[in-house]
Amino acid sequence: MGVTLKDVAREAQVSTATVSRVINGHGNVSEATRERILGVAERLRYVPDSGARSLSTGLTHTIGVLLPDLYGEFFSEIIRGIDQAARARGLHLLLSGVHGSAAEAARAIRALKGRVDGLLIMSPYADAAFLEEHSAADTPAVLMNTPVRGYGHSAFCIDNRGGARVMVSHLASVGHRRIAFISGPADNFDATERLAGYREALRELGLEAGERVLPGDFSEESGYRAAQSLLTPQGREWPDAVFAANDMMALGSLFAFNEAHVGVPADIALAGVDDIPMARFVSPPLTTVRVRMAELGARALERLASAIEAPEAAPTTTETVPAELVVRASCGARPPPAAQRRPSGAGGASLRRGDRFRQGSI
Amino acid sequence: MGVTLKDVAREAQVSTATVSRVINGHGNVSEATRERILGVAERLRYVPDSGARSLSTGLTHTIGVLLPDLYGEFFSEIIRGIDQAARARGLHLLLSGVHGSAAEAARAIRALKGRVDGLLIMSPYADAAFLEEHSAADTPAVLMNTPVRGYGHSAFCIDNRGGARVMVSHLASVGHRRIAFISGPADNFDATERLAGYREALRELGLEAGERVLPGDFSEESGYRAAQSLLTPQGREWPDAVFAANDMMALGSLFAFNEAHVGVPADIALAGVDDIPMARFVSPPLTTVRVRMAELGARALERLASAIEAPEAAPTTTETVPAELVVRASCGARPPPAAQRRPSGAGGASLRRGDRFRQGSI
DNA sequence: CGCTTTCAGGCAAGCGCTTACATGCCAGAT
DNA sequence: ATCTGGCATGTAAGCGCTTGCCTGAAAGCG
Repeated sequence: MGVTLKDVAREAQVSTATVSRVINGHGNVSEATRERILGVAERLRYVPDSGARSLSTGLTHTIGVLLPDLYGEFFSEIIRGIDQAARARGLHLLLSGVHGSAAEAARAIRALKGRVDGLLIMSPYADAAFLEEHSAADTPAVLMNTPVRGYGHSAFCIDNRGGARVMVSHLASVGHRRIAFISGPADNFDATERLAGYREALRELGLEAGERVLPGDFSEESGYRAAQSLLTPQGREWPDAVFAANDMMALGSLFAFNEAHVGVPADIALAGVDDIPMARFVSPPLTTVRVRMAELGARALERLASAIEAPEAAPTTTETVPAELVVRASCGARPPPAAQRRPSGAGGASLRRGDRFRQGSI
Repeated sequence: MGVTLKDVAREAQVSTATVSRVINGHGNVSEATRERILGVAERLRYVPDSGARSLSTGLTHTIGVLLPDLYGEFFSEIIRGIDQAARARGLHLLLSGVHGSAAEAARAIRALKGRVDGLLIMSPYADAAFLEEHSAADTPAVLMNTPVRGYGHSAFCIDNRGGARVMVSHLASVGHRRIAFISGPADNFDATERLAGYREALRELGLEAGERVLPGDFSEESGYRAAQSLLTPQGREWPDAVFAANDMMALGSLFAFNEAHVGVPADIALAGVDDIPMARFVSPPLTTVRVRMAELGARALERLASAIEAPEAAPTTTETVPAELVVRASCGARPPPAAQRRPSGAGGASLRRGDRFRQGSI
């Protein structure tokens, strides 16, 4: 294990305690010995073993992050937000993708014992009982986007319901009455919340008559099929607008409409949720709901950090990260001044000033 | 720190050694005591402290991953590949985004001492001297996409040069003679390699006459400007094709061309590098070069894992992850049968069977 | 000039776990 | 009956670091 504290101590003719004090900047060491020790440490290329340090201090300065998947913009944004906040606080991140069963999640949590000061969990399996069971009581944890409320843990959720409601209101405000919805997987929390928001909004606006829910599973293909099913009207009329539970399905629908030469938004309006990068690039650009995932990650990390610092003082609330309506051309609203459609087919997006530029990542 | 080995030992009336043996499945324990201990451990909800275990075994089963950034598809793919391979081997990932200076990178590496069994490094600062200096000699490391060769460390690189050459050859084979290039940042390794590949290919094909390099910085905006600069011909003619060092710039160019009513590929062909998800969705779909970043991450992890298991036996080579040409419509090649352009403007992409469906991530 | 402070620094007890070695016991061999 | 293994356990020494407590000496004080 390379050079240890003891080596430095021997070489500098002092006790390990003194070296430790110097390394950690504790007082009570004369300037002379301090410099001698620093000199020796440098010469020997001493690097403290943080593992050992953790054992004796009980602090790892590391946060365990459990995510259900590591794929795509969604998670990469969360991780980015978490990393940013962690870096600001000098914390490390122990990343764990938990794809499988609850058992795998449990194993992952156990494996983290003694390695992390706290847990950031986003997992379909992380319900209250699960946490109670597997997360050591003394390990603070913050949940992200979970159906669970409270139970001694803070949670941060996307405002799926609110986002869906805002979108429905917007569509209605533009004059659409019959608004169909393409739903996500029934067992997905985000999906069901969005559906609930859609229904609530219809109710409030008195548009229940136009309610129509098409099955989907968040995939582009399911959106494509849903749109196709709309267009084969078996005695039913087209809705005025289609609101997909995510952008990928909205894109699928868009292609189906295009294939069928159904004009968007002229013949039918379209909207999605997520504001994936592509939403700006298709034609017409997709009206959608944006959620700042990075912010969610960052806020969750912040909260966890304070829970670690002051276990009792930290609130254990469930907070919601707001969703913002992003109006583009697909919904048929008078396009905001800076975002007209482009003449050509490549997508009306291009260099609108309103949208931040995206950097190429490589 | 919750329940410890000692607690279990006391409760089960045995020594800690015996408990340890049972927990780790070592032999030499009678069935009776084994079950008694397991029972007690369960009842007490004992979870071993992996930190402590690491101290005494010298093994952390954790890999430190240093990335220059955590933003976007590029890194998320690498992380996904690494995670997948790590999971298969039961390894954990300690993630560290190193944005800043070499000093920050050095600090990150030191902070990982005693927490990781090996390092996966992707950093502009990771040259040989740097590693020599900061990475403990006894910590295996594998480099990703770095200019450094050898020096006792394995490295995995994207075949940027080869990818660029293949693209240029392809463009030439379709009949384009004057092929312009939009370059990336001059201090970026990927960018300079791609530029080099472009030049090499021109040379080999005897097309040096058409060489033309426009400045870019990987951003969409810079691609847009580069294309504009082409279209204001100050005595110069348009090239037959524009090859951008990444897809984002190619998209920027595409928008510029569209705005100027310059047909792609009719008036000018276009190609990029990266195969970002959007490349399939624009119109015309973008011909590009695909690099399997996840594969790069996975292979790097694999290599590191074997270097950890058998420090001496593992080879320390520099390998290259191949880049594949992805021909779509923007380059003017006869579109492959399954990928015709769609009639409408939403993008010829939609549901081509050749391209895998992308899942909505949320 | 004794006595209390103050301060640099050492001692040693952990942190929770692993493991080489020692121990004691019993079965089977002689 | 004695010896020899083999087996189930225990003992204790770490792993590398931190830290409460103690010591000795120098400094301050009346």
